[in-house]
Amino acid sequence: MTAVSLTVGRLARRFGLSRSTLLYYDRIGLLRPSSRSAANYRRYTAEDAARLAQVCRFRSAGVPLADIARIAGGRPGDGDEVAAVLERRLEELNGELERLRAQQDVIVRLLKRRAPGRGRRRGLDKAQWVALLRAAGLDDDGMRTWHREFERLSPGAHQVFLESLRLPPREVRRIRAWARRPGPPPAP
Amino acid sequence: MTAVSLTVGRLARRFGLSRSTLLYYDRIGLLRPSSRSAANYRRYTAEDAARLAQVCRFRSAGVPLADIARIAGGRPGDGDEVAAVLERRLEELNGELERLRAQQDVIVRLLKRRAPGRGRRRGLDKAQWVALLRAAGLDDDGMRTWHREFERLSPGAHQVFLESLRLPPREVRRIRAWARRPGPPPAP
DNA sequence: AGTACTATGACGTAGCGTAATCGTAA
DNA sequence: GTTACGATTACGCTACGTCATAGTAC
Repeated sequence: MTAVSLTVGRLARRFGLSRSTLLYYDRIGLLRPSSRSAANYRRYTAEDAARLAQVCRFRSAGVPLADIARIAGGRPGDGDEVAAVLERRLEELNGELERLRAQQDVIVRLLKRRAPGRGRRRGLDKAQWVALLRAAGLDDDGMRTWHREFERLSPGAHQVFLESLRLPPREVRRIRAWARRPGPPPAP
Repeated sequence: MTAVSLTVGRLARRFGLSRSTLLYYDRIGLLRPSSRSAANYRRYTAEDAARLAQVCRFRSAGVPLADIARIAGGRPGDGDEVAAVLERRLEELNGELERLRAQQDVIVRLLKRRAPGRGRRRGLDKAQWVALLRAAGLDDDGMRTWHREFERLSPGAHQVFLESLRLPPREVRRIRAWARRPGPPPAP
């Protein structure tokens, strides 16, 4: 076991990060080098690199550095906290995705208002969809199940999808309300 | 025409904003009150309020304040710049959405590694969908046309739709790339 | 006279990037 | 001796939120 030790620049390049990122991680205590050289250079060991790998994994999931600091490299007993943090981030992501999709909707509407009647687009409309699904044997219950799933999974996308069928806003609202209404999903 | 004029707090409440937001907009020059009272209070006129309404519309689309400052309330001749900003934001949104979905993938994989084989969900899967559509007479060209339209019209909804079929992320990406690839849509 | 407003200013947020000015290694 | 690294410090970014302190309206 030779004492492999890396300087900041090397470690940064190895992980595709910038030097200042590692300096920052050092400052906030997320990743401190195990030791310093005689000239006060940071020396990162293989263990440091392993920890950094973990950090990068979580960071690529968008977990805030403060949370990563708590869950990375801790004792192996705290798997629950890791899962909790990940699930929390997952919920947050759903919220962010919905907000961004709402922004998409706003932009599309604004652009439509400025360039009216410009698009002559193909695409299936509601009648075609329904015809397709009915011909394929999907009944009312099946369609309601699909709308419920879509609405539960991602209300914003459901909205966009319905609009893509060129339904009037009232109809869109009606369908979404219908999909949200409680009631037992049809038994198979 | 009575000289209607609002103070910061009133204007803020009227638009569902916070007072400090308006103070900030004043500081950066985005929305300056037309005048001040004798006691140096900000006095917002109806025109100011109209400008704020525009600002809010663009902000709800996620347009950065610096861009809003350039395009809001300008002479009506610069409709092109408005459209350009909105389209740029639209592209940015697609990028952000993709990043967030990638983060979702990472989290799902991390969680799966920790708690394997736990979920069992209902809903139509890809095979069922394809069977449905084929039985209804939709051929390969028709399906590609549909994916292309869906992708062009609303990438977010397309993504969510594909995910609702429980496709693995790679497959989702493959299909979306395929839908984005140029090429003549099949002639009818 | 009390309280609900208003003013300005400074500082904080997340996650680094970008100098500026040094010392060190090969 | 050059230049490619290293060190530290400080300031910048977005779009505000949060005090702190002081004046004003009702």
